[in-house]
Amino acid sequence: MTQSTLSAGIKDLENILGVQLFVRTSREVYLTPEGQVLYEDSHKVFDDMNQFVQTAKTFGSDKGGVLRVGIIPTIAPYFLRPIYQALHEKYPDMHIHLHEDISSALVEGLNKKELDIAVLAFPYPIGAYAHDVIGSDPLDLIAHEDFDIGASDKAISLRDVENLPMIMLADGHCLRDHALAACSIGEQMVKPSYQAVTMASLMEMVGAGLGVTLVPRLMIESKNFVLPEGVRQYRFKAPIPQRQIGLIWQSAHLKAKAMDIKEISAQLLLGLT
Amino acid sequence: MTQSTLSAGIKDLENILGVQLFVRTSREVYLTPEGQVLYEDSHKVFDDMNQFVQTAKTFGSDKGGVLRVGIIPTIAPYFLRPIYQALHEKYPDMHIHLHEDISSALVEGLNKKELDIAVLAFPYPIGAYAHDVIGSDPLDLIAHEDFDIGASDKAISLRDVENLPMIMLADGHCLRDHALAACSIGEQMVKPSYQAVTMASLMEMVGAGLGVTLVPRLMIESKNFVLPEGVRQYRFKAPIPQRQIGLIWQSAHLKAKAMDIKEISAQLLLGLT
DNA sequence: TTTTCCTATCGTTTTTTTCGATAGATGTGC
DNA sequence: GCACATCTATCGAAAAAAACGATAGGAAAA
Repeated sequence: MTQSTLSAGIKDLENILGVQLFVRTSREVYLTPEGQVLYEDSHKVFDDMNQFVQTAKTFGSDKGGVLRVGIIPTIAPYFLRPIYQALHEKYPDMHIHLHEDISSALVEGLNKKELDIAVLAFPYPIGAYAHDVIGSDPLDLIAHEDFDIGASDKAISLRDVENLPMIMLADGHCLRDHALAACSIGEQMVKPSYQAVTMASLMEMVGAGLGVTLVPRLMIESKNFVLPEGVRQYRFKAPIPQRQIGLIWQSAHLKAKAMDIKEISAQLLLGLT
Repeated sequence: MTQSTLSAGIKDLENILGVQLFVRTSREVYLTPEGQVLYEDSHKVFDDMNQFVQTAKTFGSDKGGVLRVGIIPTIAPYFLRPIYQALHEKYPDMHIHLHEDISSALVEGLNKKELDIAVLAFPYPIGAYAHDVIGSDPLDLIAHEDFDIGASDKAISLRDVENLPMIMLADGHCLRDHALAACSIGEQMVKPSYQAVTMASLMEMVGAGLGVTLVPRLMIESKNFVLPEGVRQYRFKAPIPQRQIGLIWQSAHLKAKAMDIKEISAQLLLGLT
């Protein structure tokens, strides 16, 4: 770059910014106070840019990239870690983003190309997406002992719950639909006055004796789960109500990154007894 | 911008960054996972740039700008606020930067055009810079009562201190030179084993009875100052040892910003009784 | 099968950037 | 006081880069 180019460039910059950056005499040139402060400030912009390019390069490398995984709230707490670990182990250079939302939002996320993989419970209408079931999750009945259904260790039948007051997760949570479908009972049986948005509050309601509910065994057997005082768990005899846990995904991106989601789901299948 | 230009631009960007940003089919175009993350990341860079330009515009406005003021450590704690307030009141849109350092560093800062104004104590060799004295600061003797010089309210003469063990600030602090010059005593009288870098530790040494020292009255009369236990203050009778407090400045920048430093120093002169 | 709706490519035109030469201004040394 | 060194600013010419318009090609929709 020649002197004239540099000179004109600085002048242009000064005009654009509206500040004099340099003091020019015929003998010496130095930064104005404003110029000096702005010079130091400018490093921040350059640092950010370099950071940005650096990130891009990582993404562009052979194995690097971004994987956006969505999980529904009734699976996430109990299955998030094995999923993350399996993915991270197989693709250690991938940046894995996790999103928790209800099934409809996850499918919408896939449609809008904002998600690559969704972990949800079947049956669920997923359209044309590829999918893999990685295991079954039986639903058990949870009831306060006051309801006097019988001993905890005795399997019950679906007919036993027909007249019990059902509490459910709010509309939109697929567990609600699965429970309803499994019991062959209609919406009219559900107590509308009690609707939880999280499993934790659902459990509290059951603990308070407000009603009974169906919960995934995945949850009951998780390490952090404790059955509230006075609440009993009942397993069903065949036909056992259950939901299927599976993955659906956007094939285009995974193919581009040479990722084989089938391997991942096979591995998860083994992990889920 | 036409489609071909945009298309080529995106392709170039992808090659530069080494990442595929868009998935292109013959029917639709959407961001890859990496593209989406990078798109969000890019906002940070733009935000910083806008911030930068915004700052520049502020600096460029009529009254805006940057003023870098240096103050020596033996003045700063007692005079920083009135100086800042006087400047801020007169030039409210200015960004005032304060630096604390010894006289030599401040003059060097002016030479390197990294400072606009320096507040220091005279006499001091400042070369060709313009300067203004804004007041005198008498030096008083501080000594532990064990030294038995007399009552605190009785003025002493310079001869009384000739044989007392002097403690001083470390080399480089102008107060050291002023005290030495004022007492007409040489380096040999100063106890080399005790040299403080701050006035606070100097006071502690005097409080411990390790020696006596000369301190600026500015300091003694400051609100936050308390004389340590057992330490007495003595004023001198004429000729009173003292230092002059004044400003030196870079005229070029102040003229460019139409700042009149004389007005400031006149105002400060009134504030200093 | 035709139409529609995209992207990619290519040669041309337009705009921007860079260059080299030169003028002007100012302090330095003889 | 005069030539010289050392800096910036300016200008027209040359080079580089960007934008354009037209067109080809591919895949889903009609």
